[in-house]
Amino acid sequence: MSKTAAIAVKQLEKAVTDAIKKAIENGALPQSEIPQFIIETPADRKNGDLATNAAMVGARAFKMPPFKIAGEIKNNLVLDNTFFTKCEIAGPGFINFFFAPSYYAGVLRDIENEGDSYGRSDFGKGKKVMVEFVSANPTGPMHMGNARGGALGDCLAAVLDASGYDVWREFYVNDAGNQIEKFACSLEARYLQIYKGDEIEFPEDGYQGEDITDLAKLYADENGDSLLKVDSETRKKALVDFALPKNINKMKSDMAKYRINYDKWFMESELHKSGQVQAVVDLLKEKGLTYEKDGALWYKNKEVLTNKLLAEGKSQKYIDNLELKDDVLIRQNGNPTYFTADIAYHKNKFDRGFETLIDVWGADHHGHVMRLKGAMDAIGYDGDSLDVVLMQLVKLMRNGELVRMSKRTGKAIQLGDLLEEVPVDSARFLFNTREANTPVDFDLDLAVTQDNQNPVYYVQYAHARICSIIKSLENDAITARACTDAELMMLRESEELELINHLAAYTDEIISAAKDYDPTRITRYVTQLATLFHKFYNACRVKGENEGLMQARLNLCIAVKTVIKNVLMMFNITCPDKM
RNA sequence: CCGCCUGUGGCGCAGUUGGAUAACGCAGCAGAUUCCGAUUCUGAAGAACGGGGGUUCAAAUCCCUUCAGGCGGGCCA
Repeated sequence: MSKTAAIAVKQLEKAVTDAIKKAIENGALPQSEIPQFIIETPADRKNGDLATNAAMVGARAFKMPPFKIAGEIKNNLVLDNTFFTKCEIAGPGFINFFFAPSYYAGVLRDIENEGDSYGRSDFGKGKKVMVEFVSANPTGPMHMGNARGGALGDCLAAVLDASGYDVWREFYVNDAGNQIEKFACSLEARYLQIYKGDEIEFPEDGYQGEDITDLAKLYADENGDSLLKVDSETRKKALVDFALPKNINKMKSDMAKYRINYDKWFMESELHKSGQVQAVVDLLKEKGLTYEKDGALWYKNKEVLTNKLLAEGKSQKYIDNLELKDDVLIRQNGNPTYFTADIAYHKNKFDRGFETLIDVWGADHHGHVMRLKGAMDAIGYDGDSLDVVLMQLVKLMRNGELVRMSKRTGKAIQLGDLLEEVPVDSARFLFNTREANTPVDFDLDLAVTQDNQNPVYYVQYAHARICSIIKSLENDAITARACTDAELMMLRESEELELINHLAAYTDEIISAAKDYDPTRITRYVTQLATLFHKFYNACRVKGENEGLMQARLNLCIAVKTVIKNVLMMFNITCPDKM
């Protein structure tokens, strides 16, 4: 909330507390502790601008009906020198408060003073947070799920940043391990097929996408058949060394196009090379959490999680039902599993000083969450400082029909394709209209439309409209100037006040989004802001009113413009002055 | 079988640390618009929150149960 709004809430807390104390002193209420009440914004503005449930939560303590308690509080309430004019008792015992004109003027002043930084707060107190998102496999092109993860992760990071966290964006590149081996075998088969045709069998679990064939062809075009003569290992290495950087660069350029700037692209191979993976294995061994079986090294996941869940108060039956299993750390063939590398990676993150780790994952990985957190606990870190945002699937729709995407057929809709078809503004905004945990049907037709059906367009339009209004007034030699409090207090139409209230809520909205790891509330917020602005402009005249009121309204327009712009800039969405 | 997620007007979706007449958009109906750019606004109609049971002064929100859909339960990631 704006500074003014924050002050208003504090004033109210104090006033209500004082009133209760006073009522106890003069005997209107029985002796008791002051109940824990809250100050909230009622859903319906008819119920005041702020309200408290103090009377209701006090019902038990005071052994009186809420309505009566509310009456006593009201009788002893002093609102002099606050941002409030009056209060009313309503419903089951709510006490509703109404803002004074000075409040609204204060909000507009806050926005004017803070400008670009209006909305930012120090809620996060500079705490170091890492948001790791997308982290697609470099074995093939990125898909729609990555598109959603990108928009969600980047905007989540933005919201945390605006809330005063020290945010770091990271992409984990799985450039090692099993899937790279699969990648290598796939490339090798495609390469050999160029020269030997179909007598070369393609590995059953290989990557079937056209991109693999293309990469093999590209290698052949540039380097010929020299790899026919060398042994398989050498051949695969040459192909991977050729193809992998190409894929990684493509991911980097796609992300850049998508306006996502990572602080770091972290290579999994570094973890292996530097011995960090081995170190984690050794650490787990030391803790007695491993054993050997069937030639593999296992991690006692079941034991760790059972203890953790029991400590959390889960029943033995619940735990039994989960059928927890142990996990392999080192395969029979001597290679560490993805899980092992992941433990090492998250340990590395903590060791770099991040206090909170946020991972954005596809929901199909949810089975991995608990065991990774458990493993972090097991090696002496706080698993609860690792938060995983799970993201449901994206379905691509065109003309109301599902657009199939399948990596296998090679005809998949890729992130690159999407960005060619859909404006980045649209993609970033639309993917942030649905919470991570709900499946999305991404409407391609909607995403490319340039009309009010497309929310990003609607919001941008509101901003452009304000710019246009300002310009039009300038043509009439009217320029915005700072207003006096008295002038700002001339704003008292309901459309004006509602609009200002919404402006005042911006900072809090960002903080809530940060707390919930849910940037999607901000797109809703700004859409609502655009609507409220249109309503205001429809109901109130700017030009032609007396000078003071005109200036006050012009100032209101500018405040709205500031906030819309701040939202769009925060999300890296363009904010055109005219459209 | 077990676990996680989802289920709100014709459609799309908010609201879920319990609270006051369940919010909004779209399509549809009826209107408005002497400041900018009709890519705007207003009004009426439409859901009792998948079903059932329970806790509570108060439940879309919590508990139990049931139905439907998605995902998961690899020496895949």
